[in-house]
Amino acid sequence: MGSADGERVGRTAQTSLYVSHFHSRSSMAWLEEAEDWKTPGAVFSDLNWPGACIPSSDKENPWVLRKTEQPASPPSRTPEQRLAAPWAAQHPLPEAEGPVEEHCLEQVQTMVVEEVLRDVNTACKLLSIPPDPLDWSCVQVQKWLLWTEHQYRLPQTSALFQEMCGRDLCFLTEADFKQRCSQFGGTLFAHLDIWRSGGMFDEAPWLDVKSNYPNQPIQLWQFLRELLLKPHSYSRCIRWLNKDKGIFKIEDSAHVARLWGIRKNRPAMNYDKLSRSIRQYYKKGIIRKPEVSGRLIYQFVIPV
DNA sequence: AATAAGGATCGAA
DNA sequence: TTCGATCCTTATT
Repeated sequence: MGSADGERVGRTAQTSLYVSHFHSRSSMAWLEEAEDWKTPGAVFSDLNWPGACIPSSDKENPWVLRKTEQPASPPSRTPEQRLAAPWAAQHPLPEAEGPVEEHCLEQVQTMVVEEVLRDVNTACKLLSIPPDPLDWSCVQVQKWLLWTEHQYRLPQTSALFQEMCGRDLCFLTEADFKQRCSQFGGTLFAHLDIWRSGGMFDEAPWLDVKSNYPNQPIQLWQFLRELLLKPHSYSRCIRWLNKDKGIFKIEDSAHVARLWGIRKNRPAMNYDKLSRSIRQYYKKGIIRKPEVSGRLIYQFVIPV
């Protein structure tokens, strides 16, 4: 398919970040050191953070337990599909010094990915932000920035991303990040990249993130997937009939077409034209009509 | 009238 | 060249 340079760059940046993260085990250390972390806003009190909302729990916190370090948690807790991340399988570590066995490398990457994803999860709970950066509000973007700055000892850059919601942030390229905050922009971009890819582990196999990058214009099938993955917002106009098989139904063709037109800045878009584009996918093997078909019902083709 | 399928043409990247 | 966007004809429901 498309050979996106930005994609490869992003993946590489991810990998190197995973490794650096792996080497600095206690990424939550700065929080653990904060004694009054359970007091809402205490940890971030020095940040003048208006939206600081740290969930206080009477029970033990998962990341506090991590302090005892996971007893060699076997990868059995994660299904094999989680390890089938294409970027993890395809890209060797350029930073890896010395000859390392490939299967060993895979194991390391697996552990690193699991570790990072756990941290992302706990960060979500702690910051009260959704896992998908596309869903972030302006305030949540600021939360994430402050969090990342603290966690990785980056200089304060949040002011450079004022007034930006998650979608805005995701549409920035790596160059944009570097332009805004020089040498740390790339790091920040890579961290965002990790969050952006986090969602894939819960998705069906045909929901490939590899084309989920903002650099190139979004494609129709990606857009449809986006809507489908946000049922809270769009289930009234498009929804799954069978998520496992990738079968979905457009409930409000005019509305979906309007959304597509807005996204592509094509005010004259309608379902007639949108559906023509969908039909183009038949030949490409991206979308098809399911066996038990019907009006406004389509199916994502599961890639081999 | 709304949808489905697909040909033809054109433009942007 | 690819990925639609636009327009159009024919057929189905």
